[in-house]
Amino acid sequence: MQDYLETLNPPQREGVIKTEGPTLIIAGAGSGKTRVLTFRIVHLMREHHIDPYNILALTFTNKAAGEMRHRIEQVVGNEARSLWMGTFHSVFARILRAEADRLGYPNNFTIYDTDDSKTLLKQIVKELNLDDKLYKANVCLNRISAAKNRLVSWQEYNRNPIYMADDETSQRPKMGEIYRIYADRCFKAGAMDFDDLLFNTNVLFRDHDDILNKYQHRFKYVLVDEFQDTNLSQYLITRKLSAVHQNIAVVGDDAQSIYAFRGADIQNILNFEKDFPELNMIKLEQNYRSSNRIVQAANSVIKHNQNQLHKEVWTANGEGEFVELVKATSDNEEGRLVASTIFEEKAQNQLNNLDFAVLYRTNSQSRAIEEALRRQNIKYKVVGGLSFYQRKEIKDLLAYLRFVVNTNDEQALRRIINLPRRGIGTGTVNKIMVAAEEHGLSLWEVLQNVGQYVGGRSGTAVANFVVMIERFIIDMKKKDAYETAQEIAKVSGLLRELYEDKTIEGLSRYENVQEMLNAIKEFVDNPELPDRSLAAFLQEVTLLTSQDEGDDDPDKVTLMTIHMAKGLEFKHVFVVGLEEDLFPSQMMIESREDLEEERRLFYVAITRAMTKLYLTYALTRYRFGRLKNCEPSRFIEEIDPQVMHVNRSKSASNPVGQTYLTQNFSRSALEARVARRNAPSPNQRVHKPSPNFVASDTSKLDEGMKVEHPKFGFGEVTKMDTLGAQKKATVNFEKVGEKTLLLSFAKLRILD
DNA sequence: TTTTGCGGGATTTTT
DNA sequence: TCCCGCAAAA
Repeated sequence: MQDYLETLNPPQREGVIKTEGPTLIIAGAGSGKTRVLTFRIVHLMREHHIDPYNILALTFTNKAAGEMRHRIEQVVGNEARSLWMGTFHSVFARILRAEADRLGYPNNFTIYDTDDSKTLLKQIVKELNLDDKLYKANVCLNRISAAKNRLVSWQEYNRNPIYMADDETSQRPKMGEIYRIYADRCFKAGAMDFDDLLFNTNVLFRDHDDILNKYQHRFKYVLVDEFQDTNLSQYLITRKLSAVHQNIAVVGDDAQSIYAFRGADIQNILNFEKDFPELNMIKLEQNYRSSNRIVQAANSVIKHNQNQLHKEVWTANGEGEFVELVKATSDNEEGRLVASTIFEEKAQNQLNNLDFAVLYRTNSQSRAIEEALRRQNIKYKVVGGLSFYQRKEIKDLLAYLRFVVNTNDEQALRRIINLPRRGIGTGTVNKIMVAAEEHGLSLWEVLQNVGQYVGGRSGTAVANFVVMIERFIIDMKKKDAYETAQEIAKVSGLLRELYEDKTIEGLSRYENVQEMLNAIKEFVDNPELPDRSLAAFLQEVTLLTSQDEGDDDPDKVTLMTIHMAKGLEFKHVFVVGLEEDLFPSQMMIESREDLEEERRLFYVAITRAMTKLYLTYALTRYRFGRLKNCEPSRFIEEIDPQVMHVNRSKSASNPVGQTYLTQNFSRSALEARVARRNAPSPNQRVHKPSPNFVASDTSKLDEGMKVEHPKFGFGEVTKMDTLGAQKKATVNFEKVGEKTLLLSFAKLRILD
């Protein structure tokens, strides 16, 4: 493995061996930047005998970090384990945990994900009696997030007349107030959102010289991947950390910057040149991935952007096939053309499903493609969408675990306090919040003495809930994460509720929770782990997202958004939906900057392809339930016509052309239609009550009894349940099927 | 307190 | 079309 240097071209080699001083590597698509980064680390360890503990490598996804670590391990073995390698968020969350007390946070602080943040913002907007159409959670979060990413605290925000004026003109004068309350509530809950992890790291290093010093000396070498996607907050952290040793290497491609809408700033690359004038700049311009025609297509597109660093991406690969432009009459036909093309290509060129990817701008476009692939019996997987950790049942279980670890976690509490139903409504929860605010107490202090603040039935229910949580806290101290989590899932009633739901979705939810418990078991069973506690597990899991979901059958066509495709490659790539208002998105054509970001996105899409690229568009498309006429995307015209082959619609070659006409509705859609037609509207009177209808005393109601309801007619009681102190009955009515009725409300006449 | 039907809105999103 | 948040009924 000594000769890894010989497998590299000259600029790549330079990127590996020039390890000292600031380095900027501009890496075109498919130019082998990951190899350079990996070998650079290997080189540091092997040739310069740098302790991996002194190397910090930052990536943007856990997956990228995992892959890089794996590749390094293959060369240097176990030693790679002590490398500091991970996402910005996970590495600095770790550091923040160690130093939390300096910032006044508990070291078991919670990390709020985007959902938590939005929920909290919605609550604040509501509490301030503001118009939630003006102050949409998304808008508020973006504004706050943008501020934090520029290191603007809520105090500075409210002091700065520019922000104030901005909010005034956009009709949102209360934004500063919202930011203040949001920050306060997060702090009181012992919680940091994603942006706080970076913001607070900056604060930590700014205000505590000794800590900054410690890490500056520890990290002798700092490496940053996907540098074009860093925001200012991230950039400043890396700049500070490398200020002593000056050994900072950043790798990126300005042409692939597609996260500006989340605060990423290409400007960082330009700043970098200014901040480190001694900079060693390396350009990786040879593309090893794609055919020449694909590279030329990409080059001709990106040329239309003004904002870019000059670089000349070229390839020694052959000309290859023409880029195929395909016109379809509708979105459904587009799907069919994709499916039949895959079918034919597989047969003709000995390809597998995994050689194909279908890329689109928005997730909603996957449906038509999926249907067509299903009809052709082509296996596929949709990447993205809801990740495992975003599923409701998983978030519910995690919220329990979170709350047990940090009993001031407001968002977790709101999620679980009435789950499963235990008769604690939003009214009661708000009372608790208000009490905490008024008496200056923490959430947990109020909860432990809830009797003083909330009376009656709900008070008792909350008290019982608190007793249960206290029991979990004791468990947590004695047991490992797995045993505690299992106990929580069982005792809380979470598992039981899912178990009793016998629908297909219910079953899969139950299995998901079991799966989550298995994952915790796996975590605990890792022999190298120093800490098997629930808190330790949560630290790992909160920053984990979508990724892997180990697929049993890898041979599938990949469907995903272009954003998800960054960094990946496929032999054959379909970029679908190349229509005005869709790609470029209608919301991105206002300003040149936005349009250029869309164009970079298109550039990323094109450069995923190795041997064959198809671009497709449809003349009509269903959008928001309506059929709309579409025009071809302006991006199509930007491609050098010499490398493109214009293909007329070829629907005649569709081998299942006839069947689709008769199966125009998917099965589930059809079933839904039928069900809707048959189901009577509950508000519509389906039964005239008998003239002698008198509501009976229902206290002795029991299974098997026959009853009459003034609206629903006659039926038989199939099940009796209690809900807190209330009774509810499930009645199977002759005309309208099963209904669940609360006896305190429902008027029922018992028939003898 | 819980359930349900209606109207309004709807990108992308590695953390 | 599909999903979410509110009003109104149970």
